[in-house]
Order: sequence, then C-alpha cells, then structure tokens
Amino acid sequence: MSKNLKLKSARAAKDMSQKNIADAVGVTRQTINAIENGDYNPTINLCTAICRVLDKTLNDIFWEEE
Amino acid sequence: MSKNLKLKSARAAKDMSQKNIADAVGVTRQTINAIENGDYNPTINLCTAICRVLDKTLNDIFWEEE
DNA sequence: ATAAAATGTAAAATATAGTTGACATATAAT
DNA sequence: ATTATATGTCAACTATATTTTACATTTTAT
Repeated sequence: MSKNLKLKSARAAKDMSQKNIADAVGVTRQTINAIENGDYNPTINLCTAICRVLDKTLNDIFWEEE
Repeated sequence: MSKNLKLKSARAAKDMSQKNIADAVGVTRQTINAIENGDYNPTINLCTAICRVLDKTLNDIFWEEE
C-alpha cells in the first residue's frame, strides 16, 4: 500500500496531530500513523470516523480514481 | 450496524449474486452476505474492491450523510 | 542549546475480519 | 413436483487489524 497523503493534508488543514485524531476516533496514535504511512488496511468504520472528524467524505480521503 | 441496502441494490443493478461478487473480489459468499446484512465491519480494501466491481464509489455504497 | 511535542517503527498480545464447511429456507427454472 | 441457484445463519478456525509498551528520531517552541 502507498502513503495516504490526503489524510495527512486533511489533518494538517485542521491543525491536528496524529494523536489528536487518534483520541477523537478512539484508536491509538500508532494506528493513525500506520494508516497515513500505508502500512495497513483499516476497517470502514474507522475510515468513516476519521472522515467525520476531518469534515471529509470517504471519497475525499480513501478513494483513488480508476 | 444496519443493513447495507445500497450494496444490495447496486448488486441487483448488475444482476450479480452474492457469490458472483464474492468471486470477483476474492472473498467468500458469507463475507458479502454479512456485509449486506450489516453484521460487520469490512476493511477499506475490500470495500474498494466491491465498489470497483459494481462501478460505484465508496461514497455511493458505504457513506451515510451526517 | 535545550526541552517538549510529534512522528516512525517494532515486538508481543488481543480483538475481530474473513474462511471453511455445513445445513436450512426461499426463489426460479424445468 | 423436482432440481438448481441464491440467500441466511452458525460454529470453529485462521489471518490480520488494532493495542500496548517501548525507544529513537524529527520538528517546534523557549
């Protein structure tokens, strides 16, 4: 998997740290870090929670065209 | 979790059975059935694969407004 | 220059996504 | 009526998402 820069930049736009997001959605900082670095494959519920915190949709953060 | 009727209807629109989708994305029929019935929380990679088979996006099938 | 906060990463443990096999019911076709 | 296909569900298993603890490096603030 490749890095999720959309997540990283949406997070920056809200001026939140990985830990801020992690706390807001109820996972650990390492989980957010791993998602940003493309180290794994989160569940849809977690993706949705992250999107809600960032005022984004699934397509905004987790969809790649084609 | 609640039923995923968007998935069910997108599948119907393509005239595919649960098993057809399962084979196309490389999981078992039970997994697709469980997702449609809201029995669990699939990974984003699986959701993405399902969307591609159905010519839909994540927002179409897995996003609920607000 | 130093301290504090943020990030990258790793190993061992736990929770849960996804498999396998099986059976039962419902529809659709012959 | 009977056969075949599609769906719902369950229990036991395996694979992997996520946690916990820990340490190292980078970035930001003082």
